[in-house]
Amino acid sequence: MSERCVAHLDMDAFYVSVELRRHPELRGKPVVVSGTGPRAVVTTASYEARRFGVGSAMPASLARRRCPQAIFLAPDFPHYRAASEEVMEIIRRHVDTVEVVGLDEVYLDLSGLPAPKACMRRIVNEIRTATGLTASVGIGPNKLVAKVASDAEKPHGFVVLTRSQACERFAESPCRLIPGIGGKTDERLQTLGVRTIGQLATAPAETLRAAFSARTTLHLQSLARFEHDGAVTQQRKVISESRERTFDADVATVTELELVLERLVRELCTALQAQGRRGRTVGIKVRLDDFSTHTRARTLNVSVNTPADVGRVALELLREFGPSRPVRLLGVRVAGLSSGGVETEQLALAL
DNA sequence: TCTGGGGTCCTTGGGCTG
DNA sequence: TCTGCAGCCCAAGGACCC
Repeated sequence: MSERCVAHLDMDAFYVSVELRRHPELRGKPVVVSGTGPRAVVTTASYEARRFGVGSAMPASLARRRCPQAIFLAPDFPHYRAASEEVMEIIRRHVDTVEVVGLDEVYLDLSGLPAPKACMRRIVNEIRTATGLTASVGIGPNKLVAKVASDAEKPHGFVVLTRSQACERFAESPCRLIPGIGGKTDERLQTLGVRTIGQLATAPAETLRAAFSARTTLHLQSLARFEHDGAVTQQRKVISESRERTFDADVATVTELELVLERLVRELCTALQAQGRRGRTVGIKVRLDDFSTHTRARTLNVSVNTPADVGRVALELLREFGPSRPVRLLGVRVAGLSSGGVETEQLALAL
């Protein structure tokens, strides 16, 4: 193992596991946490439900068809946040440098610790004993290796790899396994005949240049070689905050859209004011019934956070855009945030 | 199958400025 | 005064993540 030592700890099916703590009678059954509306998607599925082909981000309607016997629960984020805090508290007792990524995963900088593996074993055991929740752990020389390793043997995984071991172990795995390579990039790689991480790592750069810029080519190949020098950072600066709503049925009337926008603006501004934040850029997001997404934004000379200021700009942007088709989703965003002394400590805490 | 909500980051292209 | 250029900011769209 090289000097740097990074761990990634990922809670197993976190939201479902938290639900099972208070509904023990559901243990062993297919359980799905998802929204309730006609356009809801699956947030988390238990491993029993996953056997039926139910997975995260899948439309809930499809999940019901694939697994009609599953028990569907509405998400309770305040409860998950509280559970997350229990876990984070335990982790922080053992390690100083902790980067929180969402409610259910963290990176830990273990460099310099005399026995990093033993430390992670202790953390996982303590989490299980104190909360009844299980986690998977990956340990490696950088965040990328640690992340992929923690996913490799879920649930209850504990995988330790050097960079070269990671290259070897995942050489035959699809490129999608690497965080940062999503569906679109994978598709483009496949058109070039690049299907596995090993192929991506060793492909001639000219081959990739047919579909990617020089910079992206370099980036993708360094990912495939598990090279990554990003630090484990405790402070994540918040850049923007937004509120958006997908309608159960598409909305075509201007007055209704403006009413919804007003409501979203009020929600957003209440949150911004509570955090003592203001932003210079006000934007709207409109998704039409054909699923095309459009954004419009305006940067002001001053930072704003009142419903009057944000609402005025957002309304102007919406009127100037003038949706040409029924609207599926409407959102408002304030970016270029400055905080009057209130810097958010962790992204997860602001969720 | 028909696609949430809340974010970040990257790319591209245009306008402004020195 | 005009042109070319670099650097910066901004807007918009898209990919990706949890």
